[in-house]
Amino acid sequence: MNNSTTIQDVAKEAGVAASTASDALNGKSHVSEETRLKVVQAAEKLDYRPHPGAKHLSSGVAQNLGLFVSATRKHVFSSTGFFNKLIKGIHEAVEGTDYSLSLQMSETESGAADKLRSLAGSRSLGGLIITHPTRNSELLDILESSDLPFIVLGRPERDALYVDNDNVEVGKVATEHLIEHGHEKIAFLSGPSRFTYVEDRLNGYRRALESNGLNFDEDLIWNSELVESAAYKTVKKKAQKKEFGGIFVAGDVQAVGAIHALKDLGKEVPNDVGLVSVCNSQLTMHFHPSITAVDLHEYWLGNWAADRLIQEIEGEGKGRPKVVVPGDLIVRESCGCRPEERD
Amino acid sequence: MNNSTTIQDVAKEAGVAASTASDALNGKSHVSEETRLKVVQAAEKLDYRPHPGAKHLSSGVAQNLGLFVSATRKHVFSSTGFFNKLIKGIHEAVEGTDYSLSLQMSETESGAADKLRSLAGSRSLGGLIITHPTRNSELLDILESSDLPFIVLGRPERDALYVDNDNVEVGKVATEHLIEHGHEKIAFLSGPSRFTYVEDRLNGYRRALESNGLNFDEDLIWNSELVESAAYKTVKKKAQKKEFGGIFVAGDVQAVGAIHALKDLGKEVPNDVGLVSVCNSQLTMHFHPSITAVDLHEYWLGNWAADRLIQEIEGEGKGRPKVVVPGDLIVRESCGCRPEERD
DNA sequence: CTGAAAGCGCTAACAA
DNA sequence: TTGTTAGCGCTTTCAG
Repeated sequence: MNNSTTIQDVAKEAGVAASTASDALNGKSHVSEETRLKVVQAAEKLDYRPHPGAKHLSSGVAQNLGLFVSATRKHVFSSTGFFNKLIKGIHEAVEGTDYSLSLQMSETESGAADKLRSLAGSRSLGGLIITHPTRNSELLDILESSDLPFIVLGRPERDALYVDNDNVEVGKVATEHLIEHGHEKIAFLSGPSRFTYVEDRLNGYRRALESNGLNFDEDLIWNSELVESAAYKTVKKKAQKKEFGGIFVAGDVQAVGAIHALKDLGKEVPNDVGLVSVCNSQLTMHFHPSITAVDLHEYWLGNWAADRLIQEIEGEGKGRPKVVVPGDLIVRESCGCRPEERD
Repeated sequence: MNNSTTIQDVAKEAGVAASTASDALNGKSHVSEETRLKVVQAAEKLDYRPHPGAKHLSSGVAQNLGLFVSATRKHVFSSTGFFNKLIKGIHEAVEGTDYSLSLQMSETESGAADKLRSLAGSRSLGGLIITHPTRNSELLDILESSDLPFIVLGRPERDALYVDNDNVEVGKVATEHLIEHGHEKIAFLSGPSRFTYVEDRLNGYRRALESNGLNFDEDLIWNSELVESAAYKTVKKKAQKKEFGGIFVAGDVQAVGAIHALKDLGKEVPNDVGLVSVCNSQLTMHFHPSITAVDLHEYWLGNWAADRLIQEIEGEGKGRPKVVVPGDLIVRESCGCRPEERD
């Protein structure tokens, strides 16, 4: 059980030198096909698995990817499902490679920078996936001035490797669905402008209105922090001043606050107001009414990010393409499409 | 930024040999206090951080803990919050140590054993926290026959290091609360018997009834898988055959199914039936009605488990105490205590 | 109590 | 294309 076959054993079995065995197993191009085959077979026969520590020490790269959760994104992870799906996606990309996935979090905003600095200097990570640190560029500054390969989850404002949804599309899809329901006055409850996706979704919202010949009304654009209570307060305040038939809410937790606020204002969702939100989470599924939302495909976000990061680490950087994950609409009750279902 | 001070540098700075510096930093007892101090100061001055790979290679133990999520516990993690709180607790225990935390999952039941075997032989883990693998002892067999230190989250049926709630207490607290509401006929919607906590909570339920002079009625003990749809079906079927005023539900996701089933049977929670569940999750918070539940203190489960595991790895095993995390009742609407609140 | 030397398993640089 | 040699940075003998 205690696998301790070394590359020496493999080399001996294959009748080659250790370094050759190493090169063969690591896909170096100068090894003959014949030799590679011998080595690979020997390795399989002996159930060889490279010692991660030794590999790390001699090659200088740790067989370990980090997922960094910055404090500013904390709410997302306390929310329902996003985190799990993301991790699942990352995990399945990592599975089968020699890498493992480790979690790195920081509770406080100021702690995030320190943590990142520490991580960059700790040599314990081969690469890092970082949940997008909003417009605060300090975190990315730190990463860029280190030699730790990284990929951003979410669109950063600078030139860096990242994976994100097409959030313009997200905004467009959500808004168009509301338009299809016949709503002409559609509010947008958005998040703090430090998130780049807020801007994108607003653009999508705007574009949907325009291409349907509807007016864009500044007074229907509301912002709140991404927690239920903030959304509740904002909607309670704004909604009584304006007429509207639909509302596009930027996040699932906010949607809950919005629905409660509307209810307290005497407006029922979906009968009086149609609502579409973002993130196909447990919360949107189980809330009453269940919430129609644009799926963020967190699994793929994570999966692609990890894949791309490993390419980067292994020097297969394909000209830094910005991969984009599209969003789909999950239709439930809150938009007014259909009654509650039960299994 | 690229921290590459080695222990040699530290030794030089402190005016001692590398091996002495190593011993000093690792708390070996034979180093004089004076020397240790010099070394520690030198290390701090130079911002020394041991190279994880080197440490791993030479000492044989990886600076990396694994959290293993077995397929049979998957539902728990797709549920709301348990996972996050657990990880947070583990993470904070690991923070400040030289260990990192990596996630290990398996999607399929059969895959779990393979994965674990592979993990045990991979030398990539210094220790493992495993979410309790129910009565299926195969997984623990694998671990025990390996030399990988591990701790179980949840009570296993064998003698092994573990951390768990006192689930008898959990059952007792929940049931007693229902009794305080004046209910005399209390159903228990439980989970599959392969989970040891099911048995424990049943015992707690029973004990609460007994100590209050209430009858135990076998027909009020129901079981379903830990998913919403299964709970729905079970309650729908069982609840129409029996009279009862309260129900204790073993899991938050089941509670949702139960409430829907009761509703479809014309019974409103909490007006017609008082309900108490387990796990202080987002779901219990946000569901309507919000669900009174026994807190499982997942944070502490994780935190203690990691702490204890590290002790084990470092050979400070304190006679294998079974640590137990107590549960508290979080009172919300479903039990009938109080009306909905809003911030 | 401290130091010198060897070696963990791997890969990198060089020779052949 | 392959093999030889020398470390990577740490801990671990084993002398002193």
